[in-house]
Amino acid sequence: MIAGPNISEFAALLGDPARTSMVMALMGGLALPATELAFAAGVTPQTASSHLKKLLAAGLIDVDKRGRHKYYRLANADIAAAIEAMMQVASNQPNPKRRRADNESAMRLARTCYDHLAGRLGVAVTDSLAGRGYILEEPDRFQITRQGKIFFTGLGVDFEDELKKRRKFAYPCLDWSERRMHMAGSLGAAVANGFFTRGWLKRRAEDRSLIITESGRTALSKQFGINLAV
Amino acid sequence: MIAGPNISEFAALLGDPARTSMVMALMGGLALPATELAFAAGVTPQTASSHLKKLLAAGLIDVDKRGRHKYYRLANADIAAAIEAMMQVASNQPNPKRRRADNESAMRLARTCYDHLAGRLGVAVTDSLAGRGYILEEPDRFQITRQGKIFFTGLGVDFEDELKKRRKFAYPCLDWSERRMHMAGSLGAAVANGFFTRGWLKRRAEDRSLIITESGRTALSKQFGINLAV
DNA sequence: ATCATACTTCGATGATATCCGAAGCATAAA
DNA sequence: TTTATGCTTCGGATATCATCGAAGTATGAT
Repeated sequence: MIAGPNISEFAALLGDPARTSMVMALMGGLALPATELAFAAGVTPQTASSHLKKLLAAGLIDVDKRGRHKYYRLANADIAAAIEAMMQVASNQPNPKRRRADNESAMRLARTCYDHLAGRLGVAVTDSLAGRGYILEEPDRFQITRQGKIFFTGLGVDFEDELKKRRKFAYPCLDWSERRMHMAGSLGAAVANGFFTRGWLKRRAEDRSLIITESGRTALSKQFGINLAV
Repeated sequence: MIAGPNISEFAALLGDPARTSMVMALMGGLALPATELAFAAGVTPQTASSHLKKLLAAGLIDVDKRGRHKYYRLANADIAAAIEAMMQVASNQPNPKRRRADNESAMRLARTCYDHLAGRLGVAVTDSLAGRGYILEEPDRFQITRQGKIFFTGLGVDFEDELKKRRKFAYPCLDWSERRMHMAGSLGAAVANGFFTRGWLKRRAEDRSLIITESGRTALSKQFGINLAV
């Protein structure tokens, strides 16, 4: 038996699609909480927990515990380099469903960040909402103006209902591709949800990038003054 | 779900120890028959056949049918590079299962990586070529100087012919044992080939470590200023 | 104090992959 | 033609693993 360093243990970890998705989500270099990684992988938190435990035990990822959150990140650059090399192989295989560049530009254009909008679209929507005086950005949260309350209610947000939940309502989230703030929290999720139910956006199956439909393009332009170049 | 290129499919293939052993056996660049790969992996021919079929379908290996034998080899250099990168990760992991300490020192001294030289020898040769002004290391490739062109032509490299091939000509490959760059690509392969045909190097049968012959030792010292301690 | 959130452990289930014996096919040697 | 060799397919036993529901711990918010 020829035994290099035990490559197969490392490879087996990345052989599971759920774990691959998690690690890919961490390739940007940001530390992400377990729930978001679960969402990225399309599995329940229990399953994600089991996967993260294995990745952690193998030393592929590290964790920072901050309050009740655990932020996971890639353990070192060698791991990222190995994954890049594997992507190189995979992208040259006879099964190139989608080029990485395409995917990446799509991701930068519009994507979900857990449950709210991110990318250029997320920033643009947040800017537009602020420009129209619906929200006011503060260091830790967005304040919703009276006009904003009317507007969001019209969008289908139930303020009474939302405020019952203990979740943070509307707070700024830093975008890795835009390096700008966009709106997260339950209001951000509600906005994203409103966009989905109106058919303005569709999820791409394979990643977090989003498709802006024709009606979405029209509505964004008319109602928000947003015109995103493709 | 975040899906890079089908990295997990590739990883899953290498996640099985039997397949890993086979691929590692092919890392030396030689084409090997199925039975030998079965032996290397410690499985029966039936099992090996099934594994080889999968590796073949995924495009990781190619096959030459010669009589009743089938000779398998790695499909391309990208695959070897990815495996090297994975070995880099694995060798830094806290996994002290050193089963092959004896072979490992030989591997560290001189070995082939798919089709070019690696280990201390590979790094030393690359350093020597750079020190003599034959090649210039850039982030993504080695540039060949005018003097280098003359030198490599003398070594038997046909530049016109090589450049016709689609393969990358000369690029830096990170070595898992030395953590230094060495020269890969078709030029790296040509150099290794020149060393073999001159009788400076011999392949060891059981792995991809190399024996430096007496004439090789002399030639390396005189022509490249390389003196590797055993 | 009370509730919500973030994450974990445990247990059961179902899906999948490895593995080898038996048998078959193809080529080469006798 | 007969026999041996290299390799493959088939079938079924076994083992492993991902997955999620249920239930638990810990932290934070109110």
